[in-house]
Amino acid sequence: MFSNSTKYAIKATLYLAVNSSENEKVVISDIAKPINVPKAYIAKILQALSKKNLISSTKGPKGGFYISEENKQVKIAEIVNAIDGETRINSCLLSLKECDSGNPCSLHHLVYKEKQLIIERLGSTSLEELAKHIKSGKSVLPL
Amino acid sequence: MFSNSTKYAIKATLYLAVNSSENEKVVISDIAKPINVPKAYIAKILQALSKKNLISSTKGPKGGFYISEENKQVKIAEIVNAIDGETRINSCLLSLKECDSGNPCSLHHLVYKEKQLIIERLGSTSLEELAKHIKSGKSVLPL
DNA sequence: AATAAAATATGATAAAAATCATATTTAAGA
DNA sequence: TCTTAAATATGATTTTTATCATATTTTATT
Repeated sequence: MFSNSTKYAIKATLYLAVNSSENEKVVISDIAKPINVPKAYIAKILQALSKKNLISSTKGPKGGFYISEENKQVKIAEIVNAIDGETRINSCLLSLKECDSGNPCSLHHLVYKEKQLIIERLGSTSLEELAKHIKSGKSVLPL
Repeated sequence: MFSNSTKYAIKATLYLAVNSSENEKVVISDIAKPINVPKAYIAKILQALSKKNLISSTKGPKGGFYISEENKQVKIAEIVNAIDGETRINSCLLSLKECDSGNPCSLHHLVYKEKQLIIERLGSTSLEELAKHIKSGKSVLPL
């Protein structure tokens, strides 16, 4: 469903949502270790997210990555789309160019409702919500 | 969700479910063309499926691939597992080793019910059912 | 028996994704 | 202003997945 890179992006972003703020920036090495992703790799991903203003960063000493007040409203789907693009998650199970109720692939009726629901949820769930969820112990920050 | 190979496997198998039988065998070239997959590639996939008795084949002149009476009861999940293995589809969105209600990843609550439902359906839907669905015009054989 | 038409087995190549490495830029602090 | 700690930009390498090619085996037909 997601590429590896997107999984890492979500992990890192959630880590920041829980552990950073404008005056508690986090350095790459300190993100890479707890989420168990190679430093150079996660660096590249975070840079891409930062460029798209989904997360924030400042250079130089005392710099690092963080989730700003604005970033808190970023939705999981935005992270996904920033890394994987929009087609991957929306493409049909069998990769028909056009698969919809008018021209459904043979698996369409088995999955489309549920899949649509999942996509909508990813589109409406913010980093802030998930951070609260994690902080309250209802789910765990993933390794 | 599925690898390319698995998508092709499903397409080819459904093609056979609709267009073959013990005495209407289909040759590789005649499968590759309509489902739009390179001949040598689909050959390899069909051979793997045949080895696991999910589809049937005979060598030599008048030979080819086909869906036997037994094969009609094969479930989509069996095709998927034969090519992708079982872990891919069952692994959690963020690839935690253990992600369940006791130790849920941060996205677990957003997807697990629907995902489980989809997996169950893939496990209970047979080639025969889908072939009927296609023949009755309710869905299309995918390109 | 010989021929030819098919799958099968095996491995080679190409493309994409994942991973790693490093030189450059920026900004804080001495 | 110099040094240093950080992100940024760029590109190289490795691994995985997808794709292609071909020699071998089997079996129906002549």
